[in-house]
Amino acid sequence: MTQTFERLDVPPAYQLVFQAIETEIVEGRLNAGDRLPTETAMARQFGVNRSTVREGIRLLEQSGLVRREAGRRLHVSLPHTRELAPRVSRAMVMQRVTFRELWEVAMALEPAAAALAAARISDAALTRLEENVEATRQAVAAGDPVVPLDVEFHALVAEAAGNKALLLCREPMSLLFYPAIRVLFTKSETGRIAQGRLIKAHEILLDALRARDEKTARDWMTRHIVDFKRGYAVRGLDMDAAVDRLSLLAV
Amino acid sequence: MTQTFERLDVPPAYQLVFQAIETEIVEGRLNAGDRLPTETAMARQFGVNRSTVREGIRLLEQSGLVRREAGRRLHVSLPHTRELAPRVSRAMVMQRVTFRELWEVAMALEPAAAALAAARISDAALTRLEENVEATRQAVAAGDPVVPLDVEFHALVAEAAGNKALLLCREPMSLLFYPAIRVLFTKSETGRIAQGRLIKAHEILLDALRARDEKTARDWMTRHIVDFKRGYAVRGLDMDAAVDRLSLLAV
DNA sequence: TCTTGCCCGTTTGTCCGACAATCAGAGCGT
DNA sequence: ACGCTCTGATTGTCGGACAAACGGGCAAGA
Repeated sequence: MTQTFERLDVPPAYQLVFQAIETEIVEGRLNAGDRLPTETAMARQFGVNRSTVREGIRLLEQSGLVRREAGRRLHVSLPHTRELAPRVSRAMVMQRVTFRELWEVAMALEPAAAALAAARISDAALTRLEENVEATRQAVAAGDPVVPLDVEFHALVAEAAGNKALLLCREPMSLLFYPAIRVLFTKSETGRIAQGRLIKAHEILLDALRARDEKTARDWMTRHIVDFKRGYAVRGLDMDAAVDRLSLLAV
Repeated sequence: MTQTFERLDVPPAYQLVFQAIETEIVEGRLNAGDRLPTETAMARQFGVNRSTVREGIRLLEQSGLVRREAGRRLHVSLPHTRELAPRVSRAMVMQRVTFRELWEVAMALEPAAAALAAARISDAALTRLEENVEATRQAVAAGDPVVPLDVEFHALVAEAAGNKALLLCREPMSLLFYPAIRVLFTKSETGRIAQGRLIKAHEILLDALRARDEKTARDWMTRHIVDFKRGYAVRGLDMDAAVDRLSLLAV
């Protein structure tokens, strides 16, 4: 009988450099804030050329594990939501995720975030939410766009939930979902009605959070998200159409 | 009066190369499967050195936007869950996410996934779930580890929900959550009891999905996730301890 | 016909050496 | 103390080079 062999892949040296440094970081021997050695030094240590080290560094850079501070020296850094979320969002767009799919995820996450926030919200966070709601009222009065403020409102609620895993899960969805509802708040009559409902929901949510009332927070957030779906239906928009690439640039 | 200027940052050329190609892909002028030009050709087109192009390619590679097929030529590819989820998981570990945080997210996502799956599951997916539950029964009988099968069960349910956004949100959490519950299923007496409860929950869930019973699916998934928390408490484990780095290697 | 071996142009991975721009810090003058 | 200049270190970019591996064509052998 003939022995079958599985394809053995020889990773190029620059990937080994990447993995070596990545391991140091993940295993905690290099901590956030630490400075990496210079490229030449690492080239000497690894016994490869500086170009090879540089290619490895690019991989680290894109993973968010190292960052180039204002100057030039490389620092180890925590990969942060601001870098990871856009990549996941982009993947969603490329996989032709629909508004319905985003809405379903929002229906799961946003009410949960609201309930957690009600239990844990700090006074500082409450103040920022109050400012946000006030700004939204003014934007509506002035005819300015409300969606950026809506995005902020929900982000603040999620942040107040004090759950870093939730933030990481929610952000990519949020990045696409809220831009996609921009159409619901145009200057038409329907748009004005939708803005009124949005303000009311935010106000009630704010009150519920202030009162540490988990149940009301959860229920009204649910209503609020359901409202977006209804807005879509009322306008005859297709919930099963893929979210557009343009959404990525919107916020 | 003197004009004030804000610091203008000149991105290095390799990042421009990255952005240029990234844009081509995101805007749809380059589609998944397309072959990229050779490095020398791109260097000629961009008017930069091949080394610079290569550094840009490393950034694309790490984003999952291009892939090195078996041979060598670079193909455009959809960034997939398998690449994105581990990065987010790693970020969670580095941010010292606790089991409680993961559990809260699971409490939001898993019941929703179960309900959606009940509405949409295909016969093929049902078959795979049945096989999984059967394999779990055998693993319990044989004393083999059940956690990998549990991970698979929940992944199958999520897949059956037919929601790509949900999959992308859920995966990073799942990658950490299920390894973290491994301790609950040791060979002790408590472990055996926990295994029994797990099997029962999976069986009922399977029946609910087969019957397209959304409510039962959601309720039992909720119970099932609550059970994990109880298991943690019963064993006196600290839910507010950061999930360990080791979890990353576990599955 | 199918396999094997060989040749050849192409492409990637790696290396070497070089240099301008820029930053950090030392030293200096006021 | 403050500002200035000089100097060395470091990064970003370049040009050129070469071995290894691949793809494909072609010929020899079963």
